[in-house]
Amino acid sequence: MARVTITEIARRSGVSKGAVSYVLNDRPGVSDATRARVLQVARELNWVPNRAARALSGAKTDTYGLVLPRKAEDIGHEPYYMEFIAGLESVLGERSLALMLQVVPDVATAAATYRKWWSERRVDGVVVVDVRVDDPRVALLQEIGMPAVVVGHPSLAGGLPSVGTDDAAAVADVVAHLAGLGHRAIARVAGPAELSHTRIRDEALAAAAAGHGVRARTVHSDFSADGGATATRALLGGPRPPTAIVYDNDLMAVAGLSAATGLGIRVPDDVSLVAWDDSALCRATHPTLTAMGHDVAAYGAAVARRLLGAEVVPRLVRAALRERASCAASPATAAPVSRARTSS
Amino acid sequence: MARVTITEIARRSGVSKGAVSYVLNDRPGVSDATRARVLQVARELNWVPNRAARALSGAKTDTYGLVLPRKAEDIGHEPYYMEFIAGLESVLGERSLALMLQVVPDVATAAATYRKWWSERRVDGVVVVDVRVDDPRVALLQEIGMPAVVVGHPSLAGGLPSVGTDDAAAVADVVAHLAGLGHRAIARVAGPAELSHTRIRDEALAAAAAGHGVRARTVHSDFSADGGATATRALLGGPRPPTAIVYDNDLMAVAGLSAATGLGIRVPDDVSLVAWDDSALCRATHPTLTAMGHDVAAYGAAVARRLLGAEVVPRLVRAALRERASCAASPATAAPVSRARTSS
DNA sequence: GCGGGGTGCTCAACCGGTTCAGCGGGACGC
DNA sequence: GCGTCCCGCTGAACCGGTTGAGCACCCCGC
Repeated sequence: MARVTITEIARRSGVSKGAVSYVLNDRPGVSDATRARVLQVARELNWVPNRAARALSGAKTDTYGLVLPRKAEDIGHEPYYMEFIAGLESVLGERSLALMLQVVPDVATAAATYRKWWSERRVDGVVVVDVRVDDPRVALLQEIGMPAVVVGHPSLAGGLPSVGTDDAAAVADVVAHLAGLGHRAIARVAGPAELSHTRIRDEALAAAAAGHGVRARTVHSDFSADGGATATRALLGGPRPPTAIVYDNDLMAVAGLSAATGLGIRVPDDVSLVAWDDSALCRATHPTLTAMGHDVAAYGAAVARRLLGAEVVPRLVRAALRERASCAASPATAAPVSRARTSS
Repeated sequence: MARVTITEIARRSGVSKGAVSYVLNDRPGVSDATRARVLQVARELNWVPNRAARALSGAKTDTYGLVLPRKAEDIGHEPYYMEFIAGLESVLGERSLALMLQVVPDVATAAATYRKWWSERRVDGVVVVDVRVDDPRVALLQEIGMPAVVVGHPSLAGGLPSVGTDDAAAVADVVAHLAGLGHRAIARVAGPAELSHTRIRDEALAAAAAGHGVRARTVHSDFSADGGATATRALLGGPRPPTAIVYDNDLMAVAGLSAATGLGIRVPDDVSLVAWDDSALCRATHPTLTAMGHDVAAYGAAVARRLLGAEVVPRLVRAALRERASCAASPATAAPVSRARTSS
């Protein structure tokens, strides 16, 4: 099991280290005969490059990084990340590129991690997720010249390459769908306000609602099941309850469904629900949840390709509404007078 | 932003490279005065070690690996992994150790990845999950002498360090609980039969059922929502349906609940349900799911500590049943009058 | 005054690659 | 026949650390 080095290959094939290096990196300057001989020897010896040595000489590390700026315990409950990572991996894995993962508590620590990774030459580039308003990471990455792909709208990327979802269009689609079903009072249980894409959706919701002459309200929450349930109970139990609720992720939507059912409010008869980031969860509930489907794994794959330098088209992925059983005509239009509730 | 090397530190503090290296690695052979001076200079210059150079000299890479032998698309739907990874990270992250992640289609590819990582000196050790019966990875790791921690029962680890859950005891607990509620026909929707821990649970179920004089049946599935729903429908629609169903993960349990409700079968009145790997999902459904709680994040943390050489106690984590609303007395026994849910 | 033993440091080799200047030699032009 | 050019390859430096051999110096004992 002794390690085989290019020096050994050079010795056995009777050429110099340099020549072997050229061959193994597919560079010109070596005759076909020599090239074949060296490759043959390398294969026989089962040679694999020593990454450390390569990296030391300034070459690539063939590793990309992902730093998740969230509390470790929150990460575990969010199906989104795992799907996203699986998508990244589907592209990186087949090229034998590794993914370096680190979970940190906040964006400042994330920035520090980028700085460290870059000065240590541990990764060739990073993926930036959960972009905040005025995110310090974007500025840092530009300053130190570290290759990166920002996951989000180009306007947030500050010139860095980006791949995003067209959240504004998706929100508009949802509002149009609900308005078409007769809903006139829509609520949205959103993610944290400091996330840029939450802001984008906030504004898009207000604009779309105005366009359809619909009343819309946004409540910011935290993507957690508890947060979703609490917000849902507050909305449905409060004054002028909405007839439709849109959630910013599916975990909150599932919890919201459960909360509504617990209050004796029927879905979709009394209130329509729309989830986001359609994961398996949405098909597991009863009734199944209509969701803004966003193929997260494919999205992750696109981000990975962009990271590797490919021109990904389109830059802005358009999500599509997947209709299931949690949406129906507004009870207001269906039954003008009474909203049948078993309890309230 | 020029890179700071130990050569530069040596020049500025008037000593040799070697002395600087000794200081920065906390080794003896340097006077306190010199040590302080070198450290001062290193701090001023904001020095960070070049991992590649360190690794090349045979030192640690400060990176650990996790290879997931599952299809990328399946990974995304399994909350378990994300929680587990978050747990690993909580320990690795605070020590500035990185986690290298790779998703591969099968255990053979996983083994090949280990071999590659080890010969490239890319990681200091790996975590082995989803152990199969006669898993080729265990043999390989021992052969090449790569540090590893096996996640599972010690009997599967073939001498490698391991951290596991006491699945047999947990299954026994669940059966005892259900038998106490009067259930006499229990079914289990299990994970794939080729997984070692599935086998362990299979046997424990048979043994515990025999001990309580209860009829038990195991149906193997695939951890997916669809698989859980299909198995549930088959069980409840078949001959002699069970009055209680135990699931090997929570995704299948959630889907099973939905399937039962869809068939007009009430939970827990007609059938009791028990989930496994209690994630947020179990609290989001209606009724909430009783689950075999297993603090996956803490478990991941324990695995990480073991990987770093700590003696983790206990080696076998005992899961506890978290009672919620999806279990009740068996309709068969409860029929008379009383639904005594707090039977001993 | 000299041998012996620490202490504190230097020096140079080494890890396994990459890269570049340069060199021998054959082909070619004139 | 000679100069020129390019091809194919060599040799050595280099990346940024780690490590062991060895050396100067001082203290100590006799």
